[in-house]
Amino acid sequence: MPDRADSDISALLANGSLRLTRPRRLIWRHLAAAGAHASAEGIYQALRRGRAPLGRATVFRTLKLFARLGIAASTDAAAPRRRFEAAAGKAHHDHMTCLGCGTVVEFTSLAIERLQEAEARRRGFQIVGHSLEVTGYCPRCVAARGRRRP
Amino acid sequence: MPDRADSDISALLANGSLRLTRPRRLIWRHLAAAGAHASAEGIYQALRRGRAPLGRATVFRTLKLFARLGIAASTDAAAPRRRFEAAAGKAHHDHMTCLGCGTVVEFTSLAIERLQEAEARRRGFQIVGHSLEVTGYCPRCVAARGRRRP
DNA sequence: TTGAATGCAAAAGATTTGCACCGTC
DNA sequence: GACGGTGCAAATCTTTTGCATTCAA
Repeated sequence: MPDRADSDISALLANGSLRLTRPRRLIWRHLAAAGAHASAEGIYQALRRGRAPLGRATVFRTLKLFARLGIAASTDAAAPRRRFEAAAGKAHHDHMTCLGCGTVVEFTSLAIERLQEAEARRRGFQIVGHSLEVTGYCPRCVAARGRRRP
Repeated sequence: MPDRADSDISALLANGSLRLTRPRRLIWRHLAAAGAHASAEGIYQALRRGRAPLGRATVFRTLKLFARLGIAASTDAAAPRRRFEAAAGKAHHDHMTCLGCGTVVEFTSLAIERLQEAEARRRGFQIVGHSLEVTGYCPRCVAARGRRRP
């Protein structure tokens, strides 16, 4: 399993002027093993006491890098602050955020909304609101990436 | 329009020992008008120069209150910090977060995933990852609320 | 070798809290 | 009039940045 994980990351890093360092390897493995619940602080705490003490700043920088490379995704990629919405009624829109240029495209899907409701109902969960953030690359950045690395 | 908004909020606040104050009314209206893009800081900046100067702390406290009451929802309700996940392959799970007790229920929906992809494809958007956070009340808290406030 | 990456500590940004005063019920 | 809410400022928590040092390529 370290094998595949390493090849994943090294293949991506090797494509630029980026370097495959020990902290990056450690953080990547941790991320791959941790599922969706990894926070910068959590990773830092988990790794600092190992035999490879590493800095908090490195964890933040590395996670951000991974997100930019597209090998990791973060909750709420676009917003530095928390956002709120009135939950009473009102049609709601979801977001696609470009990891390359930061563009946010809004969209709505009644079908997705209905499926959410179905999932919630199945669990006796009463929905108040939801936030769907799709991260990826917009057409322009997809093209740019294709050109940059053939 | 102020009518309906006010009745929404006063009905909810009246249910406890909570009071309907000017800042709360203002924040609620702003929230209702702003769609999903309202941040605490944004609301503060928008309202501070009106004829009802209000404190930053009040905005934060009020938004938190609204979320607890279920009349507003926030992105990433559960997590104070940003969370990351490895995006390479790996089935991904979504979250339902209870505004009452903080419980997080994970779920996956292939159908929702497919719809996201369809929406993305339609826009030439290349998906890297996504984060779907449904907020609401779990069965236990729904029951508790029915009985009266938690 | 050499520029990229790291670690530390300081800075910046976001949110919470303590406390005296104010306003709704 | 009582008690919850507000505002301010200080405290806390999260994330970013400057800079000298270290290290992968």
